[in-house]
Amino acid sequence: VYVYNRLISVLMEAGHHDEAYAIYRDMLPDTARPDSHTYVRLIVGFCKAGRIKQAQEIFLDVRQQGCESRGIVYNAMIHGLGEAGEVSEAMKILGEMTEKDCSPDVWTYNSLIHSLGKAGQVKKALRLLQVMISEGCTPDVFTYNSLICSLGRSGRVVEACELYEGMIGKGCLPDVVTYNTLIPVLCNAGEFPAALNLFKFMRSVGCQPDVFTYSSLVVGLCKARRIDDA
RNA sequence: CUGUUUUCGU
Repeated sequence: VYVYNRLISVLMEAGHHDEAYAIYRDMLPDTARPDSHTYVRLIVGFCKAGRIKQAQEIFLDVRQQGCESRGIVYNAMIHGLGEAGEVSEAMKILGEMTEKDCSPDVWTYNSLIHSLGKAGQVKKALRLLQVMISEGCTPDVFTYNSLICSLGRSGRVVEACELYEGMIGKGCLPDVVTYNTLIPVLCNAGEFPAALNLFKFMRSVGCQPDVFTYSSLVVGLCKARRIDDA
């Protein structure tokens, strides 16, 4: 199986999707039964290539044959659908997971929250945050970053900041991505003192700014014609 | 390093 999977990975990455698929078709149930690695590679690869239908076909095999670590394969399919803008299809799979007692995990929810936000359905994304919490799944820094980003994009600056405070309150440490997400949001809202404060703050807590941090500040300040500050 | 999630303006 390992050799097959490695081969499929290489072919997929080189863009030889159909060859990879043929290899997958050659895998025999008793000698080299496809496992979660096989399925994830194929599904992710076909989704990235924009061939969602093909990915869904492979996903059908997982539904029928089953495999270990099904959850990861489900997550991969959910992510692929979400990226393709098929959020409602992705949500259906979430329902299917609970039915087939394959518990959604933090990756599942994070993917969906991200896709919903990207599709402009921030309200649903926030609702899903409540669902995940009520299901006993603890949101992590990915969850919060993603939601802060969606809130910021839709101009809900105050809520974005509140969620930032909220994550700290819940003991989830912001990372460089959190700051990189929030700083441009503040800049776009004209809140330069707050943006610069946040920049100072991240450094004071030992979070190293990276190229995204600096460029978002420079771009933000330039847009406001504060070239000297930039 | 055989696998899934967050920040990136055509």
